[in-house]
Amino acid sequence: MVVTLRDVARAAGVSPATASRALSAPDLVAPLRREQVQRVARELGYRPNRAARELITGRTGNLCLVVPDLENPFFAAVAKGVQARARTLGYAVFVADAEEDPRMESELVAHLGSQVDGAVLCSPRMSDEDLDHLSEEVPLVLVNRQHGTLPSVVIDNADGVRQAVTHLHALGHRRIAYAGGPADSWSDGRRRIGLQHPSHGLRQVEVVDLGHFAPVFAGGVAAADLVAASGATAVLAHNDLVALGILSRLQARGIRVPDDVSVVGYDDIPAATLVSPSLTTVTVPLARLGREAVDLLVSSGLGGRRDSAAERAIAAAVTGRAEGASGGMREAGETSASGETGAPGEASWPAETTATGVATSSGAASSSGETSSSGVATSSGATSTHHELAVAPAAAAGSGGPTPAAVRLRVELVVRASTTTAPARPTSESDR
Amino acid sequence: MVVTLRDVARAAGVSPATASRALSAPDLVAPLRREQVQRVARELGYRPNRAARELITGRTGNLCLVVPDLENPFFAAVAKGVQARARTLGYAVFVADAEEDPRMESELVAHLGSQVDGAVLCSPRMSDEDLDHLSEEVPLVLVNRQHGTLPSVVIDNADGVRQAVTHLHALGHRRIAYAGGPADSWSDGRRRIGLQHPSHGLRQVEVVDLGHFAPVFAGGVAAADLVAASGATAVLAHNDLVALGILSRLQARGIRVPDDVSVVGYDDIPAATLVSPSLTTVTVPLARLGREAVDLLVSSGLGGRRDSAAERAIAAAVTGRAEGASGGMREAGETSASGETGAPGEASWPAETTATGVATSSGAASSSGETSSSGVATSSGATSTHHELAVAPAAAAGSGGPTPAAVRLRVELVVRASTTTAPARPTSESDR
DNA sequence: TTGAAAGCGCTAACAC
DNA sequence: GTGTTAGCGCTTTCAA
Repeated sequence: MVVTLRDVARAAGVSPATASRALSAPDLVAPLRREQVQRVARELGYRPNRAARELITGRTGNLCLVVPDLENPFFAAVAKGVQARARTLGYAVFVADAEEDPRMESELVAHLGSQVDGAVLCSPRMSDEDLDHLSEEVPLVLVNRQHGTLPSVVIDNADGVRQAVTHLHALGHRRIAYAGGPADSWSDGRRRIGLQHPSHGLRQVEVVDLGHFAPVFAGGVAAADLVAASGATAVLAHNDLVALGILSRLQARGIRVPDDVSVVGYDDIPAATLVSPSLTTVTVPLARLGREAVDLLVSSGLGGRRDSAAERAIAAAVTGRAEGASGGMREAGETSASGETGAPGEASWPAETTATGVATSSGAASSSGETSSSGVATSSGATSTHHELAVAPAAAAGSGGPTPAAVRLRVELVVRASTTTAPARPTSESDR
Repeated sequence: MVVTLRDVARAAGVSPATASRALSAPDLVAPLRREQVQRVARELGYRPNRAARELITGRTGNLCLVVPDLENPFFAAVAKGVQARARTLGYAVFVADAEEDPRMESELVAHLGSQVDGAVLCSPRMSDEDLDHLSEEVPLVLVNRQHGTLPSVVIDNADGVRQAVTHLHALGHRRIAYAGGPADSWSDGRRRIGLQHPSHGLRQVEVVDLGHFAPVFAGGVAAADLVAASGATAVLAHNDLVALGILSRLQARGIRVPDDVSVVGYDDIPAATLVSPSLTTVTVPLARLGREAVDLLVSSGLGGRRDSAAERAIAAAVTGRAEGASGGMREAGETSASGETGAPGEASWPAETTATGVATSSGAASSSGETSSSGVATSSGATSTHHELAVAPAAAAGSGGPTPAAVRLRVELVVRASTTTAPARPTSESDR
């Protein structure tokens, strides 16, 4: 019924070993036999049995991705990025939804870990201990969180906040409310730090901490009333969903946005442009987060014993990468369905990254053998405060070298209709 | 390093065979030895090797889900439902994003099919032929599409359209535009049929077919101008994303919604309530689509040779189901992140379904061995036109019987702010 | 009820 | 370069 390698070998008049090599390591077989075997395999409709292969090689060819909530546009976008990149590298990916439950995160990783070569944990809320524990079971890459020497892909949280505050400051706002995310959210912690260390002469800006809110629409609705009561003329939300909730509630109460209160979000999810006024927010290269995570995972040596031909091809594809967001991060007016301008076709990767969407790949101290870290030279003179990574600022070429264990992606404020000049007040002219 | 079954057997003083049985088929081992083995296994931290098991049993314990676009809230919600149900049944699920490409759908299924026990195809756009072909490789369940005797979970497309049109008619609208989905969308075809066969005395309603549009925001933007030019006082969109696009463009052009034009969507994605005016739409039990799909897949005999204890437990869990949406389909004001009120805890399933969110499970002719089909008695006197399934209307109890091969879920119009009475025109009083 | 033995399909040493 | 051999870890006949 099912065609096995033996069948192919027999039909081709070679030994199973040769048949195996002809298909898995073609270089080791004489051209004639090789093609003979491959042809026979094709004709017979041979499909290798992955279980058998996995049993002996120890590699599964699978990855897994754990997210807190698939329905959250942020994670959906990251998942897309992970998907796309994994597929081009020949990996299938298990996706698991942890339902915002840190314990379920651990369980899922523990359960799936045994059948994957590596796992991407997106915005994990689990404890550092669980992270440590799990990292011994399966290669891990963290997205939107850092811990110890675990490889991770993060965004420049502090800089995003800085840009938002700078923007609001320029508009004359002097009292800004912050509607934070969950208390156990790593990124929220980072953003708070960014808030406490504003650059330049922004000391005049007073930040009102509204507390922690669920990172969803309802959380924003709850925050809105505190915004109104705070006397702030602008509010920075933990993410777009919260900002949307604030927007909605504020408008329902007759408070005009942006005339009375300016609102800034974070992430730039598709819905940010669907509402009116459209949301000023910090654009995050969501799909890119996912792609980088996969690259990091794959390049930091996955499970298994040996580097087969396929694996070498993968390694080459990864190391040789120099992705640039072709055509910008996200086109204005783009809907949720058209997605990121990912790069399924490897041909279309520009060697040089564009100004928009450039990643600041910084080599961090890695616990693994590789001590010499390489990265990409930072372009565009961002004077952002880089608090989050104790990185060696060394920069090198973008190809050939070992992939850094930590990647931080740049973010960028996009100004839309939800922010405008601060409402006229007695206190003006206190600039600079 | 890694604990194998042999190790457990040795440590427990039994043969590998007994150790295997003690863990996989406890009934076959004397209680004393059984617990002895289980204890030792626990102490040693034994983790069964799934590849080895799969190699011999032929079962993987995995499912896969293919969707056109993970970032589309519709599919994200379905994915969540699939996730949740699969997990309670002990399955891990590969999720693949086909990027709206029918060919990629086929490829993904073909590729993943070899390493799963079954696949859920959500709104597949691939050809019937591909469907037939793939169904021979791996057990398939279709969501939002039907073909031949393949098991499927669909919604009552025609009835949703009927409800929408009835609603608009009651509001005095007599000329209604329809902004359709992709030409190769199965559900769009169904909805068009529903449009052509309006029930009752709605013959007075004139439907203007605007054509086919991409099922995303941009598609709606494109459709909006046609709406304006059509002279229609209301428009029904293929889905919410399209409706949102229409809304946006209409407003940008100064056409008031709902005062000048009423807009109705389909699906009730979270974003439907984020915009203003909030969207009148047809609520679809999204997560439930996913859950039912998994149940159907699992109950219709997956790959493998034998029904192990675990499999029997799964079968029991599935057959005994009688899900009801606890507390309604979706609470007003709910955000995208809180998700559906799924049922991870099996304890909380009411035996009787509530009026809201009841499924119309109809037994369809199945090609597999089971000829006697059973379903759930239809409650609530919906006089909808059931064109889409040539079903035997027989209904029976909701537990114990074989699961029907096709499930159709009820949909329900939710009226929000985007629809109102038709603008005053000379022609009135032409009702009924 | 338990154990011995035989593979599931494939790859990787090791010889030739 | 190619074949032979020996398993990977587990389940499952078949005897006992």
